[in-house]
Amino acid sequence: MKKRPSELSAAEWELMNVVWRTDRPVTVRQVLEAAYPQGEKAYTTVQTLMNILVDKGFLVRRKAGRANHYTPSVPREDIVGGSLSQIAQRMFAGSLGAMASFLVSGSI
Amino acid sequence: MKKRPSELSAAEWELMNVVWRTDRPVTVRQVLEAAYPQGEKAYTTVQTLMNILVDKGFLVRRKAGRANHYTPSVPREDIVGGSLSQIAQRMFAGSLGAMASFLVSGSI
DNA sequence: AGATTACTACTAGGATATTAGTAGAACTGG
DNA sequence: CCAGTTCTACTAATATCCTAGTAGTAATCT
Repeated sequence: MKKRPSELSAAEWELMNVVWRTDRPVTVRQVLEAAYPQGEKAYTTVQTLMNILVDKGFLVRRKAGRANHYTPSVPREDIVGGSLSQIAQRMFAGSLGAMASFLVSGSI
Repeated sequence: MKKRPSELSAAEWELMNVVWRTDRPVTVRQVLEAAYPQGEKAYTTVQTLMNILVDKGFLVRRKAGRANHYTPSVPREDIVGGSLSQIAQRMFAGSLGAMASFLVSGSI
């Protein structure tokens, strides 16, 4: 239960997206099946990631019967906003406007 | 000289920004002084990162006299575009439009 | 009850990131 | 020429990421 730093990795985004989308406490099993319906990841892999997300403060875990239920502790918009701010910092010297312009400019 | 995978970390962005901005072959010393004028990082730290950027294919290194000169091997717009695409993948199911909308919506 | 199933907690190992130290070569000032 | 400087190459340590295995425990099935 160490305090880990606080950004979402690619794999963590994938899980968090499921949790936010579900909008109701979810189990590891549910997230696994929603995110990797073809069994692309092991149950324990998802479990480990969910626990890391709890450590990082993005999820709250609550015992519900024998299983654990997880709920987001921060709304998606806040995380998206914070992440985009950091990315704009790196790529556009902090300018969100410049980033938006780039996106609509058709350079991609 | 191993082949490393191909995304820019936060520290690497900082250095690449200097290199792109300079628009002329640069030395480790020049990047160090431009990026960390207060000596926030060691010379060898920047050197190591520049070498990693060469390994990753983002920079080209050429001996120039006794020192090495580094030049970008990919235009900044390409890297920015590719990175933003990946980020949109994670956050907005791949929709660049959704990402742009979020940026201009004032949610940040 | 004994076997199977479904969880959890704990542990692990390889890859990447970040920071920096050390040794050695080569140039530069007296 | 020797001392100091400046650069390179190499090495290293710590942290994080990503993936998954194993052991234990609780419920369920026959």
